[in-house]
Amino acid sequence: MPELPEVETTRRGIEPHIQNQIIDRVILRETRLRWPISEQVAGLAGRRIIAVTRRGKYLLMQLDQGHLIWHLGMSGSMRILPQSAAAQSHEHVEIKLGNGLSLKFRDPRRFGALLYSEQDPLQHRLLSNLGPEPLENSFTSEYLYRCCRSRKAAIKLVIMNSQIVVGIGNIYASEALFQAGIRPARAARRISKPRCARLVDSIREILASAIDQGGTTLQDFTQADGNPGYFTQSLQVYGNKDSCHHCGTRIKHLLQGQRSSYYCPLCQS
DNA sequence: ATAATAACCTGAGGGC
DNA sequence: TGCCCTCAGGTTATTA
Repeated sequence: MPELPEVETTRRGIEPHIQNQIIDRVILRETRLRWPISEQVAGLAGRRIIAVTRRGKYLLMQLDQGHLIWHLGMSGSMRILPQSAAAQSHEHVEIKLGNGLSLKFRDPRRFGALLYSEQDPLQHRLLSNLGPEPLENSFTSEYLYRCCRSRKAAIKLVIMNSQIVVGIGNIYASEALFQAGIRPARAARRISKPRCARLVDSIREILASAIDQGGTTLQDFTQADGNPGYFTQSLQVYGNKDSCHHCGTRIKHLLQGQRSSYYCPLCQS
């Protein structure tokens, strides 16, 4: 579920409630996530949360000693609730804070992850090979063009590859390609420099706009306050089984790498 | 190195 | 109602 905008929305939602708070207690109700949660995590009572940052789709919590590395997987979400609130189903982790609130992690499909690291999390094996942040200046059209030139893979697969650029998942890949007028199955090496530039702009605009609207809610995702994300109503092609909002042509659907892609055969080439 | 595929899970929704 | 099938915001590991 969560792509960069949903993770960033989550980060912004939880940060004001957990920054500088002491961890009173960690409750692990289910440790079988993507990787088993280390028993070290249960022993973090007494630590202080210094900062909450994001790298790609990873949420990073800097403690006064050590770091927590979170991933929301396909169905993960976080909420801030009073400690009196009853646990929901699939609420695998609860972190009770000194201010009387709890950070709760819910993840029905358990593709998410919670890792503890004593070292700089950016050096962790899962994060050390990630590509640039799409909303930062290091993600340029020259860079993307260079990545594309050698690849015959479909452009949608290329922009969803986190080693090339982080944060773009199945929804926003379709949306950005629609806005850029590029078909998702087009071979990356067949895309001109100007069209790469347009794609970079589209990716930036779509992601920034989605963050502004609190992300996209289809099923599981909620903001940290429980509200849905409102970018859902801005989606142009993803999940569109009818006609193009721009020209009225019937939206086409195809499978790429076992994922659904949507595009307008007239607006996109 | 790049590309294609299977695998990890639960739940919702459609067809019969 | 219930069963069976397909599909769902991701990523890694394994094969060609």
